[in-house]
Amino acid sequence: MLPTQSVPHTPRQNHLLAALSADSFARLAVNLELIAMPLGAALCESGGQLQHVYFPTTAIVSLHYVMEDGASAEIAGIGNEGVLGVSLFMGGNTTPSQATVQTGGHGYRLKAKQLMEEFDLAGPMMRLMLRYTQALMTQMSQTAVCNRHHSVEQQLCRWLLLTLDRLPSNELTMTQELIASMLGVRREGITEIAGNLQREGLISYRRGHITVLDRAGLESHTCECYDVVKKEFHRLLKDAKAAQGFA
Amino acid sequence: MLPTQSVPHTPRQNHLLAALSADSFARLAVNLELIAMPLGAALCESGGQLQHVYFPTTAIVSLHYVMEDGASAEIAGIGNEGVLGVSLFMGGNTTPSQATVQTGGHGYRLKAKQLMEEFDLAGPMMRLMLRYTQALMTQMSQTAVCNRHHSVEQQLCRWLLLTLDRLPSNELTMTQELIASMLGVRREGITEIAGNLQREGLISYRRGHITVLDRAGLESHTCECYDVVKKEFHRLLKDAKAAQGFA
DNA sequence: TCCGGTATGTGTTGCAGCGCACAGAGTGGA
DNA sequence: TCCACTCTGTGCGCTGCAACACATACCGGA
Repeated sequence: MLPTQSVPHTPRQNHLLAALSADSFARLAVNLELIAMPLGAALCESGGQLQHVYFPTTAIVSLHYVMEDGASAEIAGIGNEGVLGVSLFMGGNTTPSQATVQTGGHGYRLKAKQLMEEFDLAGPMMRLMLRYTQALMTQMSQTAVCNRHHSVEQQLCRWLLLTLDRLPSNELTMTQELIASMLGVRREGITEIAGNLQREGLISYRRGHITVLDRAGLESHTCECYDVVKKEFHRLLKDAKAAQGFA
Repeated sequence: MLPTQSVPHTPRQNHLLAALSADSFARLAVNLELIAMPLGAALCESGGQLQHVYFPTTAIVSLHYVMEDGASAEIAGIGNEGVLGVSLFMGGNTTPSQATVQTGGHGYRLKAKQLMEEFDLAGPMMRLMLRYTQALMTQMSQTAVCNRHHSVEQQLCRWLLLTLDRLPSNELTMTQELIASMLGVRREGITEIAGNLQREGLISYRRGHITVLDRAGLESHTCECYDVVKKEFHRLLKDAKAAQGFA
């Protein structure tokens, strides 16, 4: 599915692809395939084998684990800062977690084989992917800690902020039900907390749409986890170009 | 600190080192340094830079995150199946989490520079390390999910089993206080649950020592998380030799 | 414009786990 | 041998969140 002319797409909208040097990017670019990533699409079932790695541009993918009883929790999110499918180059091919599209949009994909060819050169693409993977691990760790120690309100704010960071606007299309399943909590809990946040003027929402009005306000309601993840992503990927010998 | 004669040490006690082919291992072996890893030793502060990667043989290292208010939680454990310091070859050099010795023992360490030399060959050592890192990520994910959805009893059993898998005997030297801080829960909660488990004949303990009497019983008290992690480690590392071209 | 399905709001009840306080019991060192 | 310290056991009230049960409001399509 191709984008409309009115919305120009370029692989460089993905920060990882944007961080590649001209020649590294050129090698990959011819193999990048623009694809639509509609809300709810299951990119990878638990234990399923990916055929591609996905570089979201406007879409957001959620990595989550579904338990035997059907309950689930998001482990990490992947937006235009990242890539889905690290298990391919990590050598495991599959993971026990699932990947579904949490916010519809577009992205580029690359055949696993083509990635590995670049990878086997042990070149800049590899170093970049590994750095990103470490950032992803930080996100997972922090999710674990946050689940243990912080209130649902703090976690909701963290999640909103992390999601917002991956979006161009301050509105996200998302039902409370869906958010609840991401955080692995009850929908009613989200309703109550979202109501409070709205009353405080931090957000406004209507049936499936949430608009963040006061970003700083949300940050004051969240826990340190948001900041830890954000800073770590920045630290690991800010000088991605430098890491490739640009500096 | 060198081991006593009565307890022979060999790098091959660490499963990752054991999985290396003879020539890969030979290249590394001369640089491996046997070290004592006493209980409580801080191998890496938050944000601190490791100078070595550590391959535990009899020791167990705990990766945990300490929050601003002092509360903490274990994110993952590292025993003779793994290696501490993946951030070095992942390219990030540091992580926000800390590493301390949870069970005293020994291990081998390798200077970061020497590892990277091997690594830059993009050889079997690299592939093995990446596979292990993926297994570590599974452990982190599952910790997050478990923290969200499962009871302290289930988590305690999971933790006991995962720790036991890294030990030669069925006894672990560990106070309830320490276990509580690992799981990020109250000490009293551990006391109560441990009491129940003892009454049921699954474990027995005395001041700082826990002996597992009925492994299968513990497994029936734990959640699916233990199995997921165990199976994933097995899947990723069982054919470590095959992955290097042995097969 | 209406209608049906879905999203949201609200209350009630129950419980797991927390925070606090303190009592006993083991253990290692002097 | 005794002492001091740490580890373990127990009770209490409190709170955040779950489970369940509805009521209501919204929205998009026929």
